[in-house]
Amino acid sequence: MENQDLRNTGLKVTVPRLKMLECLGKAQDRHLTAEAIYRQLLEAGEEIGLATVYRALTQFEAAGLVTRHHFEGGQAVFELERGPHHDHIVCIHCGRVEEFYDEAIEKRQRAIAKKLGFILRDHTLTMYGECSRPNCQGQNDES
Amino acid sequence: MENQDLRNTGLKVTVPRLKMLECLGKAQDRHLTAEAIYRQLLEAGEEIGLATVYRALTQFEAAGLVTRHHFEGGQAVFELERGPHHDHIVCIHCGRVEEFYDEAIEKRQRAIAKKLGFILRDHTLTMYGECSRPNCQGQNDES
DNA sequence: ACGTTAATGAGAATGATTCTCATTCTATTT
DNA sequence: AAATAGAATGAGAATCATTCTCATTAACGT
Ligand SMILES: [Mn+2]
Ligand SMILES: [Mn+2]
Ligand SMILES: [Zn+2]
Ligand SMILES: [Zn+2]
Repeated sequence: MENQDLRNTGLKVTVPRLKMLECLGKAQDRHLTAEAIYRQLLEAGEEIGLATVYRALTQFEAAGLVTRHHFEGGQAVFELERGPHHDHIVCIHCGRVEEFYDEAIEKRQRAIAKKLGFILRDHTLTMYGECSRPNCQGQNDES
Repeated sequence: MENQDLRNTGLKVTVPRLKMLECLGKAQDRHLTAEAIYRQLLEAGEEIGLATVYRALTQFEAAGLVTRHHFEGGQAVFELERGPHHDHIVCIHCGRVEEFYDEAIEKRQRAIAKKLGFILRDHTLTMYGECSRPNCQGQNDES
């Protein structure tokens, strides 16, 4: 379980960290902001500080347990690192996030980086659009 | 010139706005932070406030004169909107930015969005890597 | 040149994230 | 199991980019 994941990183196994991983693991929405995690733990009766959440997330990221994404709109979102790399499409109305992986795109990226003389280390591909939910399609933008 | 661009947006033609467009237009590096623009204008002896720079950039963006990018690292960068859409690759060592456009990638994105039931409105693709400059390749990361 | 109205700049305010530091835990050693 | 050393925690201050407020100034149709 999470217990082992933590131990392997060299980080100490503490209640706040375990609860955070648990929270990230069982969330319906796999992509959570630091505050969302913080609030959920508070509501679950845990005693935790927002500083701890941010600090731990950064450590998890460094350890490869978690990935940080900067979608539009201020807050970063974090997701538990399961399975392989993927990219995202985000609904500009409801915030829904879907994941995808496309080998053709990945391949083209490698080719382009090489052609430009770069050693590719990372990339970020995020699409934004209107998802298929009833209130999301064909909205007029003015909020 | 910039004069006309501004008039077309409905924005008034003012000294700060003209200077900003001029600055964005003649910069060797096409991708500038708000502060970079602010500093350059100050150094050129212009009297301008940082608030004005941010405000005008947001207006330029809304008018389609300028594009805002959120690369890694806090500050947004802005670039004058010439030519057609393109994506970016950024050197993680020296910050150099190269641009590219790949129809195959664009096409796959449209197909993926459709398959997932999204109406695609926008996207962001940024690669990060080590560029070909002497001090950028094969660096050890610890800063 | 005048008047209306938008634009400006200084500084305060905001929001996300990080830092500081005194206190509390973990894990390891007696 | 008690003792220890060092890491982790939480509250609140601090930071950083960006936006807001508001009194003053500038743009431009008349
Ligand atoms: Mn994901
Ligand atoms: Mn560009
Ligand atoms: Zn939606
Ligand atoms: Zn470089």
